[in-house]
Amino acid sequence: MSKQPVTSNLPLPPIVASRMAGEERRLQILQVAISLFAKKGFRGTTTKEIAQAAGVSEAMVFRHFATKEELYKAILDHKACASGSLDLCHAETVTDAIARKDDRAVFEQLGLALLRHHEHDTEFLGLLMHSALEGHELAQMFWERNVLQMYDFLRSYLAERQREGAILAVDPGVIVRAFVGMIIHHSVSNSLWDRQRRLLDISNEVAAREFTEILLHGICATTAGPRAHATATRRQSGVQRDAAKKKQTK
Amino acid sequence: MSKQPVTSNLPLPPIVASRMAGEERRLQILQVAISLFAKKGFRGTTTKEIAQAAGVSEAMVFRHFATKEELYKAILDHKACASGSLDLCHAETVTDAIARKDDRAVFEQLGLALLRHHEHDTEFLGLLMHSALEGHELAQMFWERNVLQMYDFLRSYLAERQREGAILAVDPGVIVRAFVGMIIHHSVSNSLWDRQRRLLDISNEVAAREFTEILLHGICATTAGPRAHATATRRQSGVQRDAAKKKQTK
DNA sequence: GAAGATGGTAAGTAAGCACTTACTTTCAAG
DNA sequence: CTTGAAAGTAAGTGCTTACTTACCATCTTC
Repeated sequence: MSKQPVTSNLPLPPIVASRMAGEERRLQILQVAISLFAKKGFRGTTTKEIAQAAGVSEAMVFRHFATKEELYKAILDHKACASGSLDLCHAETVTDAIARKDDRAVFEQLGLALLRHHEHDTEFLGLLMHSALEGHELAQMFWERNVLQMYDFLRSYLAERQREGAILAVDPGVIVRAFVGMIIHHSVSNSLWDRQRRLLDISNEVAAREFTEILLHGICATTAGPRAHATATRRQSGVQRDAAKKKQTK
Repeated sequence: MSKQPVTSNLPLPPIVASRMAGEERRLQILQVAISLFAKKGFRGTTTKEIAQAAGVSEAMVFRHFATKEELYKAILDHKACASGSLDLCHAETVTDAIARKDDRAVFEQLGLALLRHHEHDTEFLGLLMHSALEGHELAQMFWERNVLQMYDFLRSYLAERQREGAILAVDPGVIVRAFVGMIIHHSVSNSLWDRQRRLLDISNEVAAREFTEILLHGICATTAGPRAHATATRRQSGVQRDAAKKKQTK
């Protein structure tokens, strides 16, 4: 779509719906396949569908990708290497928060980044879950590359903060699982189970903030009374489905 | 073409796998199909496989269930109506805790019941996720019948406790999502992503207790100091990588 | 001990699948 | 213009799939 011819400097005529350069077509087929696999899974998608969606014959698909499996693997590379492997832990806002030892910001920014990533790339979530269920290697790969890494990262941060006495001596693994659970479940709920937000309709910003708040201080009023933290913003936001005007953190 | 006259005094090998009563076979096929669908999904499982696993011919499968779809629907009824629809909210321990307004017990017991249910019926989790991804109606049905119900139930309990001032004025929907998220994500992690418990290896009891603790009081030490609640039991239980020598409770 | 219902099978069939083959069209460079 | 390589296709091929047909075997019952 956006790619210009690499081999020459022709002022390319507008798309005539036909003949594309090799690389371009390859990418287009890949894109189309990603969205189909994400929607219907690997087994649920036929090569014929892919070809049709790309506007070419099936043979064209097999010219670019020897087998369906190989097409799948190309998707892995495309997703996992290029965009998918989000370097959350190294996002500026997060590293910043870590340097400042601002626990609230660490979790809120990390949660927000995750939520935004999931919302923006719903396809990836679908792909991932299908892969996990079908026992494909993408699942394993993603787990090793991203999840494990993030767990280790967060765990060691938490351990440090525990040594400093800032955080209770709970198993850091449990804390990570709890927080990641809130976030992931929220994303999966929104994109898979409850697309119409019947159960809960809040913005990513509110979600990240509230989950962080719960993680850090819980919901019990009896422990320390109505705390006067940054908790000021907390309120019964319930089912209101529009009022979530938010600031950009960037 | 013709078989042996079966006049019967042959030392016939005791082929035990033989003739079952109709209902019995039906149930057996259903059981076998459940486990296969859970492992490989609806599309990923062939009727031939089901027949083989049940030790009968394919035709037998189609005698009991007119189509593959119908077999699937029979599974829904079997699971959703009979065992699946766990009446968590009405489990004795939970109703008990509610009557006593013991928030800790409410969440801990509910979480524990969920975790145990998932662990005991892993197949159901797999079935559910496959259904959700394949857009099957089981997903919708389950959502309406169980999840929505549980959300409403918990939400109203929380709202009451908020009116009584026992719980902070956070949107109850957010609280429910946070807690359910921890639990579900833990179950899904254990049964789908990390079967070897590389990331976190804790018992259901510990998980329910710790998640509840986090939900109620958070992990921050600064709010109220090292609280002397029932928090006494909290400790570094987790993924001790090489030794449990790092015991620094402040 | 025949009748009839019921449990069970072998051997199909048509449609759908991943993948091929043999061929045509386009187009830029020599 | 020629050429030849790359973009593209129509029409297969053989295998798998959900589902059928036509037939056997074994029990029960009077």
